[in-house]
Amino acid sequence: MAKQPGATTNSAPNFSDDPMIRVPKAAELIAERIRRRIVLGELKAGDALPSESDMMGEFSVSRASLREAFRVLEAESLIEVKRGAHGGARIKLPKDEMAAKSVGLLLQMRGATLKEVLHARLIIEPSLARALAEARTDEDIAVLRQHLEWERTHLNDYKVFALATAEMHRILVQRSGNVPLALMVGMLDDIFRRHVTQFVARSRADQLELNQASLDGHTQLVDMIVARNGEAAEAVWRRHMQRVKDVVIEELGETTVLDLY
Amino acid sequence: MAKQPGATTNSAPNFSDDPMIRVPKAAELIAERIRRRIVLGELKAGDALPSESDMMGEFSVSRASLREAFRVLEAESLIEVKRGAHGGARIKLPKDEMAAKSVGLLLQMRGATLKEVLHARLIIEPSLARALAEARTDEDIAVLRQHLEWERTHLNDYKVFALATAEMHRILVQRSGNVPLALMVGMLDDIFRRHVTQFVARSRADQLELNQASLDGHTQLVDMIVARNGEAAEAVWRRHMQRVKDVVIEELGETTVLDLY
DNA sequence: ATGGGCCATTTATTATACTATAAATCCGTA
DNA sequence: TACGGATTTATAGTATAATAAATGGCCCAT
Repeated sequence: MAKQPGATTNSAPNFSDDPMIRVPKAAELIAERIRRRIVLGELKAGDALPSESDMMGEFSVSRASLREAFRVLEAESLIEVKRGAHGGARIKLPKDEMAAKSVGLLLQMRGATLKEVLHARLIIEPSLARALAEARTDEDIAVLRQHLEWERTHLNDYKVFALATAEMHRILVQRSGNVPLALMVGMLDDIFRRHVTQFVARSRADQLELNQASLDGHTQLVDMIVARNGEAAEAVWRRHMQRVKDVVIEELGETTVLDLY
Repeated sequence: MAKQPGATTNSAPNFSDDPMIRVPKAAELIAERIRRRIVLGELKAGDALPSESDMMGEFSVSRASLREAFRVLEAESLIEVKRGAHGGARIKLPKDEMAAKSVGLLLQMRGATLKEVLHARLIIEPSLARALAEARTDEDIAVLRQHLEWERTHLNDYKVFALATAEMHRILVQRSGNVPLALMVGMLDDIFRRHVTQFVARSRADQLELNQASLDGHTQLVDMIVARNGEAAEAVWRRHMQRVKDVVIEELGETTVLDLY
């Protein structure tokens, strides 16, 4: 039987991979048990974990092992630990930025480009615009209109308007109702933002013009959503995002994703 | 000035967030420095880090702090630590599964449903089919054809065919050339697979029929890619994935994503 | 050659001590 | 009584040392 085609993910050399049995370390086991209690809802955000000495007894491990477990959960953004009286470990609800960090790391190591990140959003978001247009509620409309108003009143303030633009995308993605996709776009946005803010945040000479174009695009989208015209909403939004992408690429080139560190 | 609309990501209570200054812990600083050296390429996959005692000297920290840093990097899947002679920490190139784990955790906590995960792929993949069709090389064709052949010869072996099906999606996504999107789909696939394998992996009565339908879909896609017909490739693939989604949903219902743990 | 046993290396885990931090409390003064 | 500052105290942060366990290499006897 021939080897199945395309079996290698990439051309990386085959370092002794995972097949071997792994002896779980104490810290991992502890982290796993605590994590389980969190995702199962036994521990809710804001809850305090027992003190280190208590947990040492509960898990029958040394303080060192317990603290190693804490570092792991902290890295996963599942807990945060403060010191001082009434300090200790508290459950925290992890935010998108966390996942975005892992993904960004992976993308950077794979040499993904900024262009690709923008293109990914360009692929995803128009579909969400369509979905929202086809399933919108009156509340969606209200929120979108209110947001447009906000953008209109800050057309000149390029910093506020930049925020508003990002917020528009967020509203769209969030209200389209698909949690995984919303997370994906959120991560891509986070990566994009972390990348560009490392570079100049200056305003362009034609900033007002650009802002006006953005506002137009947003307005057209809302119109199509109001009209429940999914097809048109998708088209409008794709055109809009293509323009945005072109501007950004023109500005920053097609360098590799480099933001973290 | 009115509060900007839709500012809250979700209705979570506002626990004392990040605004406070954070005293970085020794372990975090160490992890950061090592991570930096990895992403900057100073340390390549397979390289061995110095022994713990050496690094204690290099960073001027205690063994405990150093080991906490190791646990963090281990959790990020950037290193792996073996003990014994010639053991120690070695750089490892992180795999998709890592990011998938964080994302899956987040999705589970947000109550995302299996249906949504499938729908996300349904949104993304057809666009990739189109992109590949429009930019395919002869090598792409060769790989795809070879894969189809493989599927054809294993139509009856439902376990192998299931693998082949997943592989088909992977080839498509990988060859479409967008690293971030490939990663996204890869993660969704990983989450999907981890979820379903917790349930029955039994074969259905009409398995052969289903397999044949899948193979037909795949064949049609490859035909359209060969013809460089992006429009049709996208349509074919959307229809195919919609069918797959329907079958899975019918089988498993619309329960929440629950896979980890 | 092959297998067994010893040894050096290196992480895993534990134990203990000391330090740093921050909340809570107490107390004196206005 | 109200305020502000010193003190107490619970808690995590770091350091050090000692022991356990795993791993790989080496030598030797068969």
